[in-house]
Amino acid sequence: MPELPEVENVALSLRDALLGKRLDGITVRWAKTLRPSPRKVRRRLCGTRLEAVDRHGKYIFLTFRAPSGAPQGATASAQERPPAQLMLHLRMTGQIFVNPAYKPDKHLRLIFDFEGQPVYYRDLRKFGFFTLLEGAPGREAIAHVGPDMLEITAADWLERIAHRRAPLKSLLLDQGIAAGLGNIYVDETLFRARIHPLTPPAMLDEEGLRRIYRDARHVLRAAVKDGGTTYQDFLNFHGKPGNFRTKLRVYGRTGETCFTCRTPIERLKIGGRSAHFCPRCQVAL
DNA sequence: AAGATTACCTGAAGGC
DNA sequence: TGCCTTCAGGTAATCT
Repeated sequence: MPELPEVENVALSLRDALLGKRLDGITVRWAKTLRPSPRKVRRRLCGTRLEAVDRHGKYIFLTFRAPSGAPQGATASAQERPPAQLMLHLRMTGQIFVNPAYKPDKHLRLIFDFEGQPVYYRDLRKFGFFTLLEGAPGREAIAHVGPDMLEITAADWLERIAHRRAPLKSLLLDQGIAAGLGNIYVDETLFRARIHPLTPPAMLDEEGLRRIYRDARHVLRAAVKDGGTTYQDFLNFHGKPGNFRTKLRVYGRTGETCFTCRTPIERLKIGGRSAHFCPRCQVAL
């Protein structure tokens, strides 16, 4: 499940490999992957160049612009043409990569052609998608999504979360408060902060909340450095898994012993999501 | 108004 | 070549 660290690694690779390249074509195997429609996306973007790659939370924005200075007999209007963006969300099982060894299989949804370089989009469960945006709105296109968890200040984050009453497990997953954490890193954050996932913010003093803020950012940065977590599906841009899985302390370890105190890790359903935690280290308040 | 539930998907895992 | 149910999870839409 791609969360902030996995998406950040994908964004870095896209920037590295494709910036400045021209998009020549898109082969579509599952039409719903391109919104509003493959035809509109193709018409707007083919022939333009990738000008920028940005990430916000779990979203990636690819900015495309047509080469300027077309000799259309244009006089004073040698202006740059307006850009357009593709907004990508990988959801559960989306993968975008270049890999010469890849043999197209039944889960392949799109092939982008960047000046002869094929870039594959594969998505087993078909939840991921690309949305065409006119201009370069970036995060304005997702106004309901809060600030990125790695960019938000402690003060802003505290203001957004302190008054809420739901369990911290649910609030940390809420992208409207801050964007980037998903199920894996929420569980790892709460373990590090030694706080039970059912705890609501009101049960903590400001120092307790600040600890969660710090630990969330620590976990995210460490996972970015390690190339993200491959639990089931995630592969980076070059088709390789992430290395952070070996550092998970609670996620997916139900019944295994806590590395700190040897108590078996437990799992609880909170707000429809599985929460993994150590019942001894993470005290219920 | 915020919290809870469902739809979107497929494949793995478990029960019988 | 077993069939059926449940589960996994991010987000938008819908419901309470």
